[in-house]
Amino acid sequence: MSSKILDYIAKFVKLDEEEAHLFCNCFKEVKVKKRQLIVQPNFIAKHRNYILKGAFRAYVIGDEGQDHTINIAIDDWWITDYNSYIYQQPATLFVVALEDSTVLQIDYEKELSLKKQNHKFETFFRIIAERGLAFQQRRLLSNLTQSAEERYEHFVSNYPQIVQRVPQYALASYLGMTTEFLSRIRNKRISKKS
Amino acid sequence: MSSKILDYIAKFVKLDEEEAHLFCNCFKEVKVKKRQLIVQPNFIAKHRNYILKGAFRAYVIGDEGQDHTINIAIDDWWITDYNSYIYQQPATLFVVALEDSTVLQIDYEKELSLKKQNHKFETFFRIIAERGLAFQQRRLLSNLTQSAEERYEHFVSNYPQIVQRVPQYALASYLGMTTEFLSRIRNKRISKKS
DNA sequence: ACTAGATCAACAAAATTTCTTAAACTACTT
DNA sequence: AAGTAGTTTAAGAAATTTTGTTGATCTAGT
Repeated sequence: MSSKILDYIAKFVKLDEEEAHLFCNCFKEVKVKKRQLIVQPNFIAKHRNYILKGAFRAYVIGDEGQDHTINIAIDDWWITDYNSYIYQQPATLFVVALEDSTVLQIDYEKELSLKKQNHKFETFFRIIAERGLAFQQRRLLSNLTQSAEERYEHFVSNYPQIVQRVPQYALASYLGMTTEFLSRIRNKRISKKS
Repeated sequence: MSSKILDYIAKFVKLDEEEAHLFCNCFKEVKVKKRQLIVQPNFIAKHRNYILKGAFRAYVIGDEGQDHTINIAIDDWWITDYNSYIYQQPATLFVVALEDSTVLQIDYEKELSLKKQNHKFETFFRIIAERGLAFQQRRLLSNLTQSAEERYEHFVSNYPQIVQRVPQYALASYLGMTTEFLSRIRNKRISKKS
């Protein structure tokens, strides 16, 4: 079945046959339709989701209805509301499918038991947590220090696949600018290039 | 505030000032955007929803992706996944807004306490449950005994407001036929009439 | 063989979402 | 005071999705 996630974990820890099997069996494959929410405010995020195929956006709606994109994720990335998942508290984020997608879901209890029973799993989850943390930090930094245009250029060169795949409003909101402004930045580039 | 639901309950039990107040305070007014889900499989349906204004559809997606509409509801009707709500078990249904809507939500615990503390509330919830049951039975019967065309005619004469308000695919699926077939039935009628 | 109805495919119409552009505005910088 | 970086509002164009229609072909039951 999902050899993809085994390839993934194999990059971090070496599992034997049995462990691989155990690991796989903790995940459930779920199809998610475009626009469907997999996490919703006030509900506890029960799963951590590995995206087999698809694209998701995690966002908050502020008190005045402002939409802030916390995260965008596509194939081979993880997504959930970590504050909700890790502490098993009601979520504050929405996580929505931007296209028809397939995810592998592991639930909180299963993850806990994996980590408890085998050091390797503990290691694996630590590594992805650390990487997630580092990623968030880079992002925060880039938001604080770079201009809107730099942030966009930076994003394009780092994640060209994502740029082509997600709607512009999602990207603009992720990069912390209005869609109008992003639209202009893009046009400027195009006229420069030609 | 929501005198509408007081008018509603007044049809069934007579409440004094204080009871009315108590009852009202158990409900929260919530706006729901078109296409938003208020119940989703795998999540527990925490609320019973009284539709102040709007339209909803409750449906299941079968194993092969077949979409069965369990219920359609508009202004002044109730909707939720009752199997999930009553037993507080994970839902199997989707309940989606067919248009921008406003509902009054009561949650399970509050409803429980209303019913426990005052006989009248117990009576009220019994009555709406009985009526719901009777309605479901009529529907089941009509599905078993009538032809697609009869079911449609029947529905049109009983709920003309709904017919005009919900998309045809929803109605077709509710009436247990394909949208193509419903489309044909409708055309037949029109040509008959003129 | 007839009927009630489904399925498939192609298409048209309607509605919605997404993107673009322009104009006027705000807050900083210089 | 003028320029830069960016927002807001509004309007419209373009793209995509959703919804509904029609015809052709199929199936199960009578």
